[in-house]
Amino acid sequence: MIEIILIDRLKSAIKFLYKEDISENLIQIQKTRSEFDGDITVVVFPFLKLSRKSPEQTADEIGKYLIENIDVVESYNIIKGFLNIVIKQKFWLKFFEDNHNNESYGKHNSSSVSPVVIEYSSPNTNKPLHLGHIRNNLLGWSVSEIILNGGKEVKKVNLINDRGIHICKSMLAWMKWGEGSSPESTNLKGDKFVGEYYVLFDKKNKEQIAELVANGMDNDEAAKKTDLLNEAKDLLIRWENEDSEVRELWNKMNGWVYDGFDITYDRMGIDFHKVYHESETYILGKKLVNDGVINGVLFKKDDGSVWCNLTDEGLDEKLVLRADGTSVYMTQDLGTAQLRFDEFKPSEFIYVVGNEQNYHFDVLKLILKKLGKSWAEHIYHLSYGMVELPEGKMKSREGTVVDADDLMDEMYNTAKSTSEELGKFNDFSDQEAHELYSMLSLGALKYFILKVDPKKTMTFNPKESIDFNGNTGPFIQYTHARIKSILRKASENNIGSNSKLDYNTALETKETSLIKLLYEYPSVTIQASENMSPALVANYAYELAKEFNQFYHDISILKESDEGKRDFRISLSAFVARTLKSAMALLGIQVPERM
RNA sequence: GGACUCGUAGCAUAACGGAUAGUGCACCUGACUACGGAUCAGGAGGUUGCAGGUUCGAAUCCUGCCGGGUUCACCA
Repeated sequence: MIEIILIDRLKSAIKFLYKEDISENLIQIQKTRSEFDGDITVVVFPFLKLSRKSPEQTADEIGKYLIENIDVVESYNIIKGFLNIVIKQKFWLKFFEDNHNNESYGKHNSSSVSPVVIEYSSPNTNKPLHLGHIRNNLLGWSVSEIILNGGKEVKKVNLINDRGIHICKSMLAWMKWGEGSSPESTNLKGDKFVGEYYVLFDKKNKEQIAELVANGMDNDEAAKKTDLLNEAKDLLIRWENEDSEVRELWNKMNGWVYDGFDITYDRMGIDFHKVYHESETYILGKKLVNDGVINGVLFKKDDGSVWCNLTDEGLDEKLVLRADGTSVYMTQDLGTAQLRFDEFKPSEFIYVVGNEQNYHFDVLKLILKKLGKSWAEHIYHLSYGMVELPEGKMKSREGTVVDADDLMDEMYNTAKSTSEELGKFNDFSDQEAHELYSMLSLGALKYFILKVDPKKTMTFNPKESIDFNGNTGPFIQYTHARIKSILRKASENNIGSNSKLDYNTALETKETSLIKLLYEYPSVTIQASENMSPALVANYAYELAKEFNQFYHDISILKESDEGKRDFRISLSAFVARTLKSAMALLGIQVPERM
């Protein structure tokens, strides 16, 4: 790594020139911006206190030192306080020679002993998956791959919220009005089928509330006192008491939902090493809560509810167990965390959960610490922003929730019609065409979502998301297909294998900039891993594809008459294609051979 | 109201405290009788919400204000 050498030599330069030891954080190097001449730029302002000279003079002295002490430094120039260093072409060519055939370029060797456990998806079983879940799933999956690529062992886990009052509501509605129907009998996807009963409960419950209000009850009070809600609560108690009738129905309905979820996960390309169910973890949570009460960390109120006092931490009191003894969200999350620690002894626990739950995770960590769990500090909440529509937030009440399956269907149809309009592969079989359309539509969707910084609230514009031009997944997929087309032609004509590098031929500007971009790839993946940000990989892939398209446009590859140059360009193109494929794979996006 | 968070061209977005704030969409003008035009080149479009402060240097850090969002449930 040239950067490491440079930092080291900069230290000795300062020592030599100004007789001072300098701490590494004062050394600022960055990629030279494209409008200036050079490859790497050193910011010299931080050194002025030591040199007691002008920025230009300081930069000049350091530049001279670097030329003498680093053999790959070709020259330098100074603009204001910026020392722009030009690296010799032979350095780039050597890099190219060493790496262009490396199948695992950009992958980092495994180094960790204990795994990173990353939880994502975490659906409730009362509703089908929607756009918000899509961001969660894509992020969780991609971050897992990126961390894995960075050299750590990763365990992807899903925690299905399969118990609780909301499930009881769907169950109750089905018992009352389902008339024994099933996904099979209605020809509905299982999660959609169950979701309808949840909605039905809500509708009927609202009617009851209205009735109570009409009879003079206060609205808030009425919302808590409907017969339906009481019946649902009763079901929950029976469930926690393991009433066999209730459990049987619960199993049946959840089974339907899982069948539905599996179809959606499979289509999205999302998978897990392990799936937890809250129904299996909440009891451990209750046990932890009871231990906490015994230890005096938690306290019980007169009505039997259990609380954690966080006023010393500037927060409020937090309920951890209901008065009727049933558990809440926090209860089971305590249990799940413990279970995960026991099972994996993770170096990090990552929870991919929306930022609306920031408070929940602050509290979760605090309570675990109070309970004496030192590993609580390894919990990291990967808090991502909400997905909004151009009209604003998705509202189930207004029917603006974007369903995951519907969205994928819509994208698929767009990919299909766009491809058919362009009509470039009439020789594809139906199966091949189908695979291509899914690849392109998922590529568009995934890229659209992952290119945005996870922390930020994003706007999902359905119209723009299915645009295949510009900064999009299909643009990158197209670039890959284009390169593959060249490589096919090259191999048909038996050319390209003879890529002996001539170090004395000057490279074209576009060739050098491509090599430099390729050189950055490994550090981009590390940065993405540290920041848990697929967006960095997405933006890199776009830049690389764009750079290649410019190169492709400006310079002949197969038509180049100089065989050495021609073969070098073929190899360079192959290197780009492989890197694009690798970067896109980290995002869960496949790239086609033809499109 | 308290806590947290976000305001960058019409829209969507990028920028370890560094240079003239990048990019895409939309809009206008062009491109090799094509190694794949799902491409490429050019144009227009910005007081980075406002006002102070810290710094050699601020979209970025601090303070205040304005505006949006989330959260403060015996929901998850």
